[in-house]
Amino acid sequence: METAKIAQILDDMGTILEVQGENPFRCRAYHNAAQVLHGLPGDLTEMIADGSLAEVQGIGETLYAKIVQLATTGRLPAYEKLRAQTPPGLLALLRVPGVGPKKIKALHEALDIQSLADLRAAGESGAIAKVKGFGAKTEANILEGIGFLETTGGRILQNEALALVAPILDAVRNHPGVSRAEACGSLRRRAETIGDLDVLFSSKDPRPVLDHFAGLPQVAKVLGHGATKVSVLLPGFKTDQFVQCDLRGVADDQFAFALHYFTGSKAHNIAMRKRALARGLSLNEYALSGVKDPTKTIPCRDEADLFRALDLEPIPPELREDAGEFEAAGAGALPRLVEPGDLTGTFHCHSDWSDGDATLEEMAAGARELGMQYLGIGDHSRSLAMARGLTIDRVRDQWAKIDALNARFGGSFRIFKGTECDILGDGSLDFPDDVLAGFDYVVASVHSRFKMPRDEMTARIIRAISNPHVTMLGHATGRLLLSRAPYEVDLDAVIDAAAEHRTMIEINASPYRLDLDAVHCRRARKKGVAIVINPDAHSVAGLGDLRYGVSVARRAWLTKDDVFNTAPLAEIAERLASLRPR
DNA sequence: GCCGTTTTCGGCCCGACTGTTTTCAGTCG
Repeated sequence: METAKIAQILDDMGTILEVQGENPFRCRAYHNAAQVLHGLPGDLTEMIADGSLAEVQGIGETLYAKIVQLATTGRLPAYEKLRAQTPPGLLALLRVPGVGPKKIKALHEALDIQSLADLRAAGESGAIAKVKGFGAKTEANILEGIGFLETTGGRILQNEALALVAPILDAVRNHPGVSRAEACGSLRRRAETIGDLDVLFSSKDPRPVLDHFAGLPQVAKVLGHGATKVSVLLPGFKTDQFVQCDLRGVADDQFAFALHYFTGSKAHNIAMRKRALARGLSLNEYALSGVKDPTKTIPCRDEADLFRALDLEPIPPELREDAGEFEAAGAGALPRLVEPGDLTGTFHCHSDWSDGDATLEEMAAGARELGMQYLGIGDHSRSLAMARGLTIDRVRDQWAKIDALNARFGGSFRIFKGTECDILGDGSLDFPDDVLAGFDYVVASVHSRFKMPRDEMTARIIRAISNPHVTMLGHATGRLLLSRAPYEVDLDAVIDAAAEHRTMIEINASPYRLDLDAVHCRRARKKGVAIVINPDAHSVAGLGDLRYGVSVARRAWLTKDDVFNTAPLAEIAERLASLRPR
């Protein structure tokens, strides 16, 4: 069984135990173990085999046995027993804002609530307000929470979150009472999708800033308004969708602590606090102070000061998952993560020769504008008629056009001749080898038959990337974040094959894809696979999506040297040529 | 259920906000 699936099961077990009223620390142990599995440095099966799993912090004897049982047999009687004791719809209730395990337990016992539908019906009939410990307000909030869940679907994409938060941040920073302000939370960590927006500011007097924020024209509803925090709903990008935005104010000498705290992740924060405690210090969102003598405080102007106070190198937000960053930062061994400015060019861009909006000239000009030294054009191949895939004749016409443009650039910039070549159903490619040989590079991607069984899809992709003409694999899982699930594929087998055949794997930087994800990207690097960051741009503006791909790379601990398209033009040309079959 | 440089028992991250209470429990991050 896959690691992520096992983690999910442990997480569910922790939740069911909570609903059953178990010892909260026992519940937490399950949740914690799930978190630990997500951040595991290596392959679970290998770690069981070589015994290193038993050494992992947070996995004791009991949970170790359960994990091994799940990994080897795919089943766990203890889990099945818990599931049998719990109505299947009950866990879904947790996703309702304001409803947690205790309320679920109380409602289940008092009203036999078993599902979201039950909960809604009970709320609409007024039954919830009559339960001890509940009231009219709670009932209304629960009904509203159910509505929220249905309209938001929970999360938004990174580009949407950035667009929503930018004007808020401007408004807060422009307020005369504000010293510093930052967006934090999962957005600052550059998570794949964002649940809500967190904005932090420092001020001598937060009140007027909070009031100003609550009164901004885009605010659809004020959810809560305290002395240091205001929560509001902002209209999202989809019809009837709303996104929660929290604004918090602190004193300026608290800013570094609050910024770190509200950036998270939760697991990282817990580890950070434990680290502080181990040094006789107590860390919260306002200060770092002595446990025995709370009046003894260690001032920190910024996050770097705070990390140094705990004997750590400053940890970039993208690494804050308690997945090895403390060990590395404590040893002074954090990698220098790749940065947007390291990229020298990119591949997998479309032009109006297939389904792009811009001409070759416009795309090249856009790339030069961004400081790039080269641009790879990889229009679609002939099978993808829907996207005006190029026939072999049109490919040759495009090559001639690119040659002419390159002659005009006179060596100061270069367009590489590429293709995003379809991987056909049987794993063969959409162009014959003699045509593929004429390209500077080939991106191979799946665009059809997404519903294939897992082993067939895996074999299909492996066959494609084993073709010596293929330079890199495009969007490895085909997923569209929040809208289309990835196709079933054994990514570890694909990564192994890529390593064997020296095929690169792209990080598709489109905020709708982010495919390969950071977890597998980190694994691919460990296997020696070169990573290339591609925007899958269909317009000049689409080139800007590279920033999202860089974030994925950073979350995967990649340095400049791990990313192919950070080398200067001459070296890129040389390396691409060396990868072509002789 | 996990864990140990005062511990193999007795702790386990912690503060803000809300709603229900009349001093606190639940939820959230």
